[in-house]
Amino acid sequence: MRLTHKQFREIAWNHGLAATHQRQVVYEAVIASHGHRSPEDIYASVRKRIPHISLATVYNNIRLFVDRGLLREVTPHAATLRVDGNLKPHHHLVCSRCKAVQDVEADFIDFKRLAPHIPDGFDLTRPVVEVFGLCRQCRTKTARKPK
Amino acid sequence: MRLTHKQFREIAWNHGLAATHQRQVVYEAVIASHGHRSPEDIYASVRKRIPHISLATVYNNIRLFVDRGLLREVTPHAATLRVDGNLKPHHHLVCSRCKAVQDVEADFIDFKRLAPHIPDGFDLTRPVVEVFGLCRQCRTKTARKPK
DNA sequence: CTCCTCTTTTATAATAATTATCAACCGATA
DNA sequence: TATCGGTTGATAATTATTATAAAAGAGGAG
Ligand SMILES: [Mn+2]
Ligand SMILES: [Mn+2]
Ligand SMILES: [Zn+2]
Ligand SMILES: [Zn+2]
Repeated sequence: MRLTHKQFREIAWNHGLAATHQRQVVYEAVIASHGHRSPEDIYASVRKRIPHISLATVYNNIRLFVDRGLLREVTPHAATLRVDGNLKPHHHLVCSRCKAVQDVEADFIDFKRLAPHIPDGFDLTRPVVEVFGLCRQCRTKTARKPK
Repeated sequence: MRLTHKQFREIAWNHGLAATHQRQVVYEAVIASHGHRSPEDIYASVRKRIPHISLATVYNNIRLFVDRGLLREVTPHAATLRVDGNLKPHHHLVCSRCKAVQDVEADFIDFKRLAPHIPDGFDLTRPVVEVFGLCRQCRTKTARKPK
């Protein structure tokens, strides 16, 4: 989706960001895709319009956009592998800030409402769900960084 | 949790794995922790019992255990950042094998059943949920690798 | 137990994603 | 025009993970 520079300036301004050309093109590339894209992927799109843009600029701006709430992060876990020795089916509660994971034993999925929205062929025989929120520590404004 | 070598051999055997000492100690370290641990973290525990173990061995065995179903992966997303330009609250359906993400618009969380299990202080005011399963392509045995 | 074969382990190098550094640049303003 | 603070971009650094290949170990046959 293309925006006028005025439109983008409005959006950026509302989030406390200067409206640079690079920023606008990165933002448009994400919005236009209607998908769930990676920085490399966005970089590829953006280069069609700004061939000499730096990959670092794409990363910088994506990170800024996520931090300021213009974009949502689709991979909100810890960045590194975590494993669980508990094989009993259970769900997880994940803190969006510090990434801590807790078990949730409850059975809280309403399959009657979920089923009609599952695409044909998708296998949900043993569904595992993660619910994201903010843990108590992180809810306070002086929250510490993830370990 | 400690196991006799015989007990571990039984477990490993059932999953088609040879029962080496390193494997047993790595496995015990994960199970004993009752948590959601990283390879580095597990490595630190294991070194207390096998000081000269290689980090690669820890990684190798964790990966094997996950592949063979002795452990569950807590971070089943694509390993790299993905962003979403759609800020309308919505949930995601994630393929555990190829990591593809699709939107789910349905409202399928039964808060009555979930609420009693949420720890005190956890902020769920705008809950975002991810449901994991297998997409149609990946459900077939000849599924291709993630892009 | 001994020998054999195949697997696993280990040290190390390689790869890949992301972040840090910092000089050059830009646009607004005095 | 000179200045100033934020931004960009080339590049180096960092971090997590995987690949490589030689040495050690596991398990099975005899
Ligand atoms: Mn768990
Ligand atoms: Mn989405
Ligand atoms: Zn937290
Ligand atoms: Zn899939």
